[in-house]
Amino acid sequence: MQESYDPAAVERAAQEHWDGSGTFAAREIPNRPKYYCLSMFPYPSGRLHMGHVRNYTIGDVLARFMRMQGRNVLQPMGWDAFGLPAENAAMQNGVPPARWTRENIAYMKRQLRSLGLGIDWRRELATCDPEYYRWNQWLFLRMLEAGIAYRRTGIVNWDPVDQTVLANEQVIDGRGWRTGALIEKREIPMYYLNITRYAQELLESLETLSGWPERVRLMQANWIGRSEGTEISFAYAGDLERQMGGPGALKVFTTRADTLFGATFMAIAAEHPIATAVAAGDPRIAKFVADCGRGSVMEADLAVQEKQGLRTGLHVLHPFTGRPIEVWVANYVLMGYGEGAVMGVPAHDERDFEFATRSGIPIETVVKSASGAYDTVVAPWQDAYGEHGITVNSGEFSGLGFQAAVDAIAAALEARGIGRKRVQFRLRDWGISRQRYWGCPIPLIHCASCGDVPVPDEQLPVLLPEDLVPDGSGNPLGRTSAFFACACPKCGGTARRETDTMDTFVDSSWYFLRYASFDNAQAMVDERARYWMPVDQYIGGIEHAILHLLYSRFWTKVMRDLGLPSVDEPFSNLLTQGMVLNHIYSRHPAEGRRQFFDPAQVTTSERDGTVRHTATLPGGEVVEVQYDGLGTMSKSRNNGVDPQRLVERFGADTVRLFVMFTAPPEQTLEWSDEGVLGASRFIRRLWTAVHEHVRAGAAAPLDVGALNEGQKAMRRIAHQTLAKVTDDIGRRRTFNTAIAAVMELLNALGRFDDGSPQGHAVRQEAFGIVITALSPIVPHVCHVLWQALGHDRALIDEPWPAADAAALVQEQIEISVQVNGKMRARVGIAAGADEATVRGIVLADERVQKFIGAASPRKVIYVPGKLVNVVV
RNA sequence: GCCCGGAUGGCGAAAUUGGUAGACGCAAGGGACUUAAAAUCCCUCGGGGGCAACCCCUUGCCGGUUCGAUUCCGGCUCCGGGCACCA
Repeated sequence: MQESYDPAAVERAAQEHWDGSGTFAAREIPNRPKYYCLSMFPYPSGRLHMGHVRNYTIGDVLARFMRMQGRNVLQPMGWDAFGLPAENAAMQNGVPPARWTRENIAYMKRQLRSLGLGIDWRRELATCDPEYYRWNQWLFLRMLEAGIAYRRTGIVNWDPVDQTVLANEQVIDGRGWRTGALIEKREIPMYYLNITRYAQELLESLETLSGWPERVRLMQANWIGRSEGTEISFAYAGDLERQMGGPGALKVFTTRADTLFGATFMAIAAEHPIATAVAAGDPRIAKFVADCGRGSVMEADLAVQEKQGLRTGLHVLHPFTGRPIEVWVANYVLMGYGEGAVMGVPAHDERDFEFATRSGIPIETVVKSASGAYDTVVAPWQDAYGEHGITVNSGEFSGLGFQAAVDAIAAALEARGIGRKRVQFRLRDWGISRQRYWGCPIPLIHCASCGDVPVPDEQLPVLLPEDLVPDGSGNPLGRTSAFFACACPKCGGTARRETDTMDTFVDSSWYFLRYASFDNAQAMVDERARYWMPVDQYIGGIEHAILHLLYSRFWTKVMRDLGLPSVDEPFSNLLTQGMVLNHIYSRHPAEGRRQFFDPAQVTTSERDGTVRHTATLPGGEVVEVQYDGLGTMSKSRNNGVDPQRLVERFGADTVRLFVMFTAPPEQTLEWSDEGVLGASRFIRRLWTAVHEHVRAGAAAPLDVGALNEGQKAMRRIAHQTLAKVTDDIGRRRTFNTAIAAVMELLNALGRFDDGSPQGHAVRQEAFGIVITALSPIVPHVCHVLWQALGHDRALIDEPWPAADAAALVQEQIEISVQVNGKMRARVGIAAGADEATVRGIVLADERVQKFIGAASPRKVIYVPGKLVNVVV
């Protein structure tokens, strides 16, 4: 037994025990309640970062806790191994993405193992392994058969210099990140998954996800964006009819059919067929449409750009009044949503109001508030009235409330066959085609005579060649005939293989099912998935609140509907962990790019009230740097903290303790080097305290009936702590307060200097509680200290103890006393005292009397066992 | 721009269902031990007033509900996450 704490030795011993006895190898055990604990698998970027450490520690704490609570736990790990960073690294270093990725996996796996996570490593998978991605391809073909996967065109960012499609991330201020060229939008053929078919179910079953944070459910609901509205067809006026070469109608979708009589313009997207037709004969419109075709496709960019529009001079007719309404081409109308056209009602829509005011379009009020407070005609200096109200100036539909007006107008439109009520979702179908190399090949073959032919199942997987090195211009698969040259499966003629690969969100949409069927070479998933699914606890970053989680929910449902062993919802409980932030320091040299500095290397000084930050350049020159606030740790900002160095210096337990203690899991965590020292100090103090206790000799059996007041009090604290930790970890997931409670218990044990045999027995029990309670968080040191306390069985195999209710009983309790809501006194009362007794004691108290004075109590509020408020 | 969060001492935070604001820890200051340093241990530690008992103020800002608000409601400010090809 070591007298001084040696983290490396302790962690080696504990990990050797767990590995040697196969502690974390999970098996399906029919009659034990299972607990599938899953952390979002990492992208193998090269090194573990603090966000990973936080994520996997949270998962490990829960997995170990639930295991001790008697659950049959599965905690697997894998690698989200396809993606853009591998191609970027390949371009920089000339190394194929496959090699870079596999080397990173090997290194990061060693790092993960050093953290002492209770993972069943037999189930490890990497999405770049053909044994994994073959099932992406297989299921894609099933989706194609089921009509869930289909082909159509989509718009991408096009770099005209590199002749390549760019990811949104690679577009900076509308320019290509490598070429600096102005980005264009380009329409190309792509494959889509029909997630909108599932929109209603995805929305409805959010309500069943009671184990998900409310905010994530809200975000998903808003993302799916169900709105009930009316589709209205506006017939072409004569001028538009001539332009389009015949009669027709402009279709719009609106949630405000009640404002139909206030429509004073129509706005169509630049990509709308009418805009295209008009542009052919009008250079101004053509230029405007072309301008809209520049820049990135990102919605955030589109939303902040100034609302612009041009009048076409062409009209549609109001369905009830027959009045001509002018059609405008506008950059703020999205072709991808609804019909790509909207009716403009400036009086009752903020955006339309802004556009109309600037463009000199008339504003006509057709809704007034029910109270009549807002019933004048809107003038340009006023604002749009967007609330629901009573219709006015709306012909036969005047004087109706919102719903009545919508119903009546929709019915009248429907009777004439020019409109109907329908539901519109904001959610769009999922485009999965990527014009990139390092991803899962889409299993299709293009044949000049047969068209798009699916790759037959027996030819799967379509193997991705692993020796290519991308160069930034186009997809290298498209230049590799060994990959794309193939025979058509139907006619046998010369054909070309699809060179697009799948979105990496596909890979991560079902990996949790594969962990349960990890060694099955014959099927994507098998019956074992029914045992383990759904995931009982999923843990990952809040940044995945919408896309990854929504795609996974969709994919799981598709697998269910295709008859595979799957579930309705993949994740019963979700914990969204906050980001790990660190300070950012940078400077702009006179020439070249902005430089970022490692916060650990920045010196901060203060003189005359001015704070200065300085850093030393590689050449030795000391320069002033600016503080840019807190931000996520990233390589590009040079503010990452390497977990590996901390583990080597302090041990994994210290790092785990720090990340769990510093902030509750859902909150952002600000990095602090000093905090790590504090965590290390606490573990050493625990080590010393346990060894001092053990040196005092073996403890007598605890006789709870024979304890004196001091011993009872000590025992009460120990059991209160146990109850609190059990609740904090098991229910509240506030690991920080669990740790704080154990710290208090250890402090109390330090003050408890009872040398009697029963005192020693109380201490033995309390140290056992300290070590057990901390063991999910700092498992190595607790494993070893548990042995030091004289136990033979490994702590991880012990059941989680229940707090002794008898030990928690308190005879005397303290009541807080307020006078007029202000804290004035504390009084001790017997635990069972009734309200009258408590009132008597409180009102008789001289401190209370002082504040009441001559006044008589008007009201006395009593919160049993807690507080009395005397109102005078 | 839209959707979703957050803001409490010098710092990270706690206060679980509307009921003692600042637990626990970090930093700082003082002391003990030591030849010395490190380590360790003890004390102080939101602001103001008072010899003291004790009193007043304080949870981003403004307003409201309540006997009582860090907690609920309305309106802001700033920071963070997401916005469909980063993962």
